Amino acid sequence: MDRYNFKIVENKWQEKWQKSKVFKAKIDKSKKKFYCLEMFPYPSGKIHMGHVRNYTIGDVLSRYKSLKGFNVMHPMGWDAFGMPAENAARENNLDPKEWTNENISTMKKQLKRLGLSIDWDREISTCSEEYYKHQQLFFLELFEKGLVYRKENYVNWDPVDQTVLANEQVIDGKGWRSGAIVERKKLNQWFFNISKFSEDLLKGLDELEEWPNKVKIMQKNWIGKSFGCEISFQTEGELPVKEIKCFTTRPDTLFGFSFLALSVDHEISKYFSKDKEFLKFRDACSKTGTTEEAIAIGEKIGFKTKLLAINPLNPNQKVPVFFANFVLMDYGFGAVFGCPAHDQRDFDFAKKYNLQIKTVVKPDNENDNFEVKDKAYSGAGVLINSEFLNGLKVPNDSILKTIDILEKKKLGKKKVNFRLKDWGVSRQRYWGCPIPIAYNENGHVMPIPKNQLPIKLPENVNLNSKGNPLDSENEWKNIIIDGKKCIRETDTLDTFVCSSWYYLRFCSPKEEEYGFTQDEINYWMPVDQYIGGVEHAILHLLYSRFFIKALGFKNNNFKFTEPFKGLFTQGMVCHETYKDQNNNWLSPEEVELVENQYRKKNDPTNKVKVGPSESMSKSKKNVIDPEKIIENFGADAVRLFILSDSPPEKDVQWSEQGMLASYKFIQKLWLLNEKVKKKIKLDIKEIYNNSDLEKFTNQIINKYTYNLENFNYNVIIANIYEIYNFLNKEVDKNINSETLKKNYRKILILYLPVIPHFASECLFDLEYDDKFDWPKVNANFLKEDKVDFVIQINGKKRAILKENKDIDQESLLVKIKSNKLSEKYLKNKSINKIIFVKNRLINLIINE
RNA sequence: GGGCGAGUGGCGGAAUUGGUAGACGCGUUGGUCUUAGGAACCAAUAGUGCAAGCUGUGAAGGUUCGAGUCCUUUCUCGCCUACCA
Repeated sequence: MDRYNFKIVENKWQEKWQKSKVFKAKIDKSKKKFYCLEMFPYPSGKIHMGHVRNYTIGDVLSRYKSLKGFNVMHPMGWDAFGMPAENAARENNLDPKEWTNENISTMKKQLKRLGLSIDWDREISTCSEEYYKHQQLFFLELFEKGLVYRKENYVNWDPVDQTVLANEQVIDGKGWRSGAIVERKKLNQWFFNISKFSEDLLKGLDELEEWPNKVKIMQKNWIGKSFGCEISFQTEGELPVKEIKCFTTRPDTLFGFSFLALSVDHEISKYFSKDKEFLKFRDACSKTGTTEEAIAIGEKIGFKTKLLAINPLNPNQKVPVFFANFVLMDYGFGAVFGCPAHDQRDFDFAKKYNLQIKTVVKPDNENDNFEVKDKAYSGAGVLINSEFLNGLKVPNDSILKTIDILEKKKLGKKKVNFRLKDWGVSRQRYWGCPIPIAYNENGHVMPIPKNQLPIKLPENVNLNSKGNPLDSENEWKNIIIDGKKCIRETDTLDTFVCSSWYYLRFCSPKEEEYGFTQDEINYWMPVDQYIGGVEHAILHLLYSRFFIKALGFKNNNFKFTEPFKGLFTQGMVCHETYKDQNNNWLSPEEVELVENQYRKKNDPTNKVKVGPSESMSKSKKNVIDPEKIIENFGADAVRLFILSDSPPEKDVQWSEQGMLASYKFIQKLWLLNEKVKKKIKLDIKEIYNNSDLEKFTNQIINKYTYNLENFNYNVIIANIYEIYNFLNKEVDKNINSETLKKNYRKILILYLPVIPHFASECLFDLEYDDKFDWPKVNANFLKEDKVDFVIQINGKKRAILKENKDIDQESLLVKIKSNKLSEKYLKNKSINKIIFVKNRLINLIINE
């Protein structure tokens, strides 16, 4: 028999699918919709294994839901703006647009080769005018709603990329892309007022039942809601400062107050702008504040001012005011009230500067003389040494009661504080969406009239100019609005803006007037299943959620409040790492295994050091190119393997042996298919021995469907192997041909989501048809007449008896007593207790 | 420092509700066929014992007739986050 030729078969079906547009999604209100979306790729050049895994998972789901009768939309697009294009273009003297579009066409071909069930008619690219013109309109709309504003503030400046980074893009004080140490710089920036929705974004998490808890917790922490109190501390001293505001979650510890600490950026710092000692201190802060070691050591340093702050609950107490490196300007009011006894950070600071450490909370099991010694005590207990607050239960009573008192005395008020900051969207780059704003000669903001959109990016710009290339595009920059000379905003939008609404665009990809139509988004949205990497757990997902709230703000037409109903975060694809004797990274292709010894190919004396398996990355050279693998083994085999070895939410190890095994398995399935076909042709009429097959088929449909619904994709692959193992033996028996055909057809449909080309080919062979429904379980065949009963004696398994289903305890006991078991374990013993679980087990408790 | 998650054979991993631990695959071992095989097929494969059996899901306790699964303590690893007042 011929071997299975995946090249011919896969090509045939891919062409067929393309021609017949089977994956084209149309609104059909009579059917339940299912919107399946994977995070769209950045067109960096070629697809990598992470894409293969991501899109295979989504494809399995999409195909399964279609077979289940859902009206599925499964689109694909390109997150096409961004710095790599600009950098690559500069290095190779190209146009970023050309570079991007070439990459898109390469990657699109590669994705098609995987046999994905994508509606390519909905393809979008964020760098196309047709896309970003709508984004510019959204910007103006949000501007009108007051959700976009401009302010000057300190920004994270990446000196290598010459651009501003969002807080989230600064990792350990370094730029997330360049790795350069981030500097502080004051700039005028555009902001989205995401913090306005802090409460909504937090509450909305509760309704996201199909999101991983982990991601919800991450977002919750990021939004960082805390309940406390705003206190105005009166001050005394040589400066014209009368009061300082602080936010605290622990107003109840006010009697333990021993210092007040300010951020070096606090407005009071303006009185120190000529103080050399202060400036030196501020420098030291900005240097130590960001490095990893500094944070790890956590050394606290301060600069003492001559100001004194007065304790609002005890006006006789006056404590020093410091500037301190650990106080952040963008949280609370940039000022902290210090209570060393009950906050470790304050404790460290007080120790260093010899400040008073007064205990005001004692744990419940201590007496009133309790004193904090080596470590701050931040636990629960009772207030002490706090005059009229003494005896209050910490934390709940004490905090509420203290706030009450402060409010009555007009010294403070209840306050909820959020950690979430507004989203700075300005980027000093060329390859992004232009911001539809201009400035007149007085520097006033002039929104570009909507009828002048889109603002197209100028072409043929000089990318080698320093900073933002758009700054030097004078012709593009200078425009006339209402007959007046204006200058365009040259910043472009953060690319996270593009990805915050692309899922809406897929609903109306060709709509010209607006980014989408109400009708279409209200049919397709929300995305039923969103699939992607956990690295986007905070930024992208939070921004997208914000976008829905912002677009829906003062607009009641949206029938949904969250963009992504279900979220699945898949793990990474890993591979061992290799280094040669000179410590150079080697790719798997450069390494061979000879007699249990890894060595460099063509260089047998060069032993290779095998490192741990890590996520595939170009820098460590542990990458496997999907294109070559698909060419060697076929799309189906790759899909099979990428799902088989680990649960999809966990990391998976790429294994050459595993890949080969999947390839061979497809061959085996093909041989089995030939065998089954032959058997069916024999036209056997006998009814002999069919129930096993029917039983098995129904049981496996049951299991398989359960596993599919629960994302146990590695287990469905195991189920496919089980099917093979069973059927390969079963088919040798004398099976009624009709029965065989009927059941085999159901089984092939089970294969369709995972190995669609192979399964389509076999099904077509069997039926000359390509319309299928997901097989239903016939419960009659799930019924077993015999069941394996576990016989336990004193809780230990002693035997398994095959007995009639639904047998009762008494009858089972009779069976056991007539069994040799009885002789061995029950002779001369009395049974004290019997635990009987129907159709499962019986446990006999006897005297030893 | 805080949060989350995970520890099951040589390896990746199964085990819907507490009810036969180790499905399925890789690897390994033995065999068949082959000029040969990194091919195919058959068989074995948690440990220990000739065997009946005993021991086994990171460790120690607990609840239960019964625990990989629930509770407490603890160890190890991974991921995220970080001076958030």
